[in-house]
Amino acid sequence: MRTRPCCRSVIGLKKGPWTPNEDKKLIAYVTQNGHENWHSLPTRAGLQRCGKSCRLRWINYLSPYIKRGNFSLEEDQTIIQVHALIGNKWSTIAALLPRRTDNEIKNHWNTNIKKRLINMGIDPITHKPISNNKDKDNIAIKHMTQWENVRLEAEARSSSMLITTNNNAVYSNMCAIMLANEDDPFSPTSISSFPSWDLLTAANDLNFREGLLSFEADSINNNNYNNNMETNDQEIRNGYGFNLQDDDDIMVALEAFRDGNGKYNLDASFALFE
DNA sequence: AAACAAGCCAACCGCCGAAGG
DNA sequence: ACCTTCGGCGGTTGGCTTGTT
Repeated sequence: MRTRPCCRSVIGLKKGPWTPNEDKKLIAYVTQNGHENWHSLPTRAGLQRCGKSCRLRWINYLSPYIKRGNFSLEEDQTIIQVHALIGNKWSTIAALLPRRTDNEIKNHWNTNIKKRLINMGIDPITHKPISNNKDKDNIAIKHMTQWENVRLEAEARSSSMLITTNNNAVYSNMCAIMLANEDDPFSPTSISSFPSWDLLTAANDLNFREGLLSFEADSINNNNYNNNMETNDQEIRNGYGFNLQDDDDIMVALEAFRDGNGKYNLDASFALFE
């Protein structure tokens, strides 16, 4: 298949860092008109850029939806644990971290987390021990064994589901299993180390993306981004708009089966898939 | 203070799959 | 069935910043 010409082959298109003036133009255009067609957007917005460049700039930097700044400990744990399951699927990982972009997570992994894992004697690709230190090995092996056991159980449960078995389904099951087995609080597979992000908010974000443009435009115009987030969170809590159509929704559903003590009712949650 | 190294991250590149003609 | 267009993804680069000698 022939690929379309990349930006550099189109004479007159600008490359490199965006200027404040370009940002202003892009924000103004997207706010007013949305971004249904990135290809034609630069011309209409008066930008000497290719559509891809505009899209990247908006998604990774200009959108008011994204969260910037340091990653929290919980976010780091989420990245590490999900990466152990699915590898460099940055967009999938980003979907589990509300308001973080895949590019940001990828950068954070490459510049920060990867080095930390290596320093801990863990191979960042295989997530297995690389150190000769016996104690470190034993701890890491123990954790890997715990993970493997959880994974196998999750896969076994997934295989009995009507839905297609894939990484997200397995991961959803792992959530439930680990949250139900609070055995070792110092283990990376225990509830205390497992990501405690607000799953409702995560799903809120996923659902949000479809109606994002109007939301963003409203936020920019009214300078009430936080108010909108709160409003939407409340709507989600009130139970609007969920049906079990994809694996992300399943994760949300699992959250709904947390009992009064904060533990999961596995029988009820897995009944969802039967 | 200058030179160099390392860290960081925005942005680019090439590829892929979906959709539509 | 084939081709083109487009959005999206992951890998990589290059330039700016910060730290070290």
